[in-house]
Amino acid sequence: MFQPLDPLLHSELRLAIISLLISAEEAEFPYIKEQTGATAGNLSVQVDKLSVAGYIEVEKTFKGKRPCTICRITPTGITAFKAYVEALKTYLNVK
Amino acid sequence: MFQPLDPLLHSELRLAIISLLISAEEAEFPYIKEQTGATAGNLSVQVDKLSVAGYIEVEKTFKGKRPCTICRITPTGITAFKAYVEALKTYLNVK
DNA sequence: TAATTTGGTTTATATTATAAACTTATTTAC
DNA sequence: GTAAATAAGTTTATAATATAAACCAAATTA
Repeated sequence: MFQPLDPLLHSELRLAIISLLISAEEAEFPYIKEQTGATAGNLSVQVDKLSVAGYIEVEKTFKGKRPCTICRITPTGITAFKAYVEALKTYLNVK
Repeated sequence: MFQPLDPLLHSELRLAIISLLISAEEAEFPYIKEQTGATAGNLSVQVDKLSVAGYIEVEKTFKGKRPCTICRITPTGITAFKAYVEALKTYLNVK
C-alpha cells in the first residue's frame, strides 16, 4: 500500500539540497544556502548527513584565498531520490 | 524557489492517514491502522494532531457494544493536502 | 589596527515521531 | 462463572531530529 519513505530524504532541507543537486550536478555551499534559505548551521549539519550517507560528495577547496565547499550528487543519491519520489507517489494518489 | 512544506502533513504516518481519507472519505481506526501498519499508539497521537488542526474530524461512536472511532477528512484537510502536493512539486523537479 | 564580512562548524535546545505501557470493556475458553 | 485473551484505544516515556544560536578562523574593508 504505502511505501516507506527514506527518512534521510523526508526532510524539508535535505530534500531541497538533493533537489538542487539533481538539477545542478554541482553547487557551492553559499549558493545552496541562498537557494534554500537555510541558516549556515542547519545547512552544514544536513550536508554532512547526506555526505555520510553517500548521497552527495563534498569537496573542500579554495576559491582564491577563501574556503569553498562544493557539493555534488552521487549515483547513490540519484537512486535514492528516484526511489523516494516513487514511494511518495503511493501517498499522493498519483497513478 | 522551494515552497515550505506544511509540517503537519510532512510526516509519513499523517500523510498516509490523509491520503487514505482523501480516497475513502471515511475510515475506521482499525482499518487505518491495518492499512498504514502503524501501532495503535502512534496512530492515536497522529489522528489527534490532525483532528486538533481541523484537517480531519473524528466521530466516536459504537459498533454494537464496542467503541468505534470513525475519521473523515474536512474541507480544510483537502485544501491543505492539495497545497502540500503543490509545494512538494517544487522539490521533485516536476513541471 | 579595529571592525566587519565570509565561510563555515559545533553545540545546545526544542520539537517530533514512535512505541511501550496502560486502561476499559467484551468475548471466548475452560 | 470466572479466568484468559482480544479489541479498541489513550497516555506517557524515550529516542531521534531539525533547527538555530554560539562560536571560530581567516580575509577584507574602514
